[in-house]
Amino acid sequence: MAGDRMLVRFGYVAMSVFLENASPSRTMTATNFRKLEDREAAIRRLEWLAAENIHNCLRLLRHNVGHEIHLFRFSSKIIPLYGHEMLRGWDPFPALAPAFAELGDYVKKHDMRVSFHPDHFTVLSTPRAEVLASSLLTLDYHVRMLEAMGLDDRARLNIHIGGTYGDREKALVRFCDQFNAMDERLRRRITLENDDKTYMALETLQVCEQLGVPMVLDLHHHIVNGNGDSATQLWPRILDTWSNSPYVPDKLPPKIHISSPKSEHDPRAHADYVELSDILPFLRDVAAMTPQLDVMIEAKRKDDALFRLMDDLKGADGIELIDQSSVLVRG
DNA sequence: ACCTGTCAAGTCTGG
DNA sequence: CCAGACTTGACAGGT
Repeated sequence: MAGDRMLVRFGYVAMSVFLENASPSRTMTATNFRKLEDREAAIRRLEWLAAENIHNCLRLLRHNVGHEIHLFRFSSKIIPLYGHEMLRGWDPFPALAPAFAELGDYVKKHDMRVSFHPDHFTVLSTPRAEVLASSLLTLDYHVRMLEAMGLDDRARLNIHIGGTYGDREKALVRFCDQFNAMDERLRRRITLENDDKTYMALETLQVCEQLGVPMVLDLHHHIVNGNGDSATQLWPRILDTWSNSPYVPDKLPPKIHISSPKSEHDPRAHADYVELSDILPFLRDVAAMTPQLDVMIEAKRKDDALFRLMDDLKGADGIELIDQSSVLVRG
């Protein structure tokens, strides 16, 4: 690959708008679970739903292979009600081991990059012990799924820093302390992302540098919560968080998130599709210094948005199509 | 078949 | 100090 050309692979999140009846996040409400007389039967129902969700993840991956898509983020809601306190003591993993193993084998066979994004209730900056405990439980749950799939550290959990609690510096120190106190088994799976309301890219970058954690830059969040800083100027340091991290194995390219604002009135919300103008300038800016980049599309129209973006890229200057989800970008 | 209110979880804002 | 917003796909219950 020429030095000034960047290989970019695009991926999408959780579900396809084309596959029918392929939800990876079927569930049962807690109220409904409680209503069921036979607890054992209710738990079997949860495990059946989870197995369905895993099977639908496999269908999604097959769909991805059919369309040469190499990047995918799994839904976090694969095991319904997992972590709920009324299900203390329930361990669904033995029953789900074969299904997870089959899913992981498929990932490895096709050399896909997969990830999770534990939800915003996962907050390592919290001052509350019970919130920290449930956050650690949530991280452990996601790592257990990756382990059940037999996936190595290239499969990551991407999270945000969390709240400020009226003192952002103090909250950052607490985040770092609580991060460092975690088991290395969890720590080595983490990536950190700038968010749309609280911790900006520069702050997230500083934490990543301090902790040796790779940073996922969300370009859309950076536009709405970035203090006007240039993403391109921050990029060399963000790249270094990938090459310098003790937690990053070889052959794991840096990753960013992109999406377009829904409207002027509601700029933080995600639009159906990604505008080429929201991503192409950045790609050109960083192409010369970045051999390879993975880009996760966070659009309402999921894989449809990916296909449309690829269509738009076809007509752009300095773009060479590699396959249905990848391009070379000339700097 | 379709519609609407509700849902496990945390934090922040505004009343 | 407490209620509501935030965000989102899917359930649950009704027509």
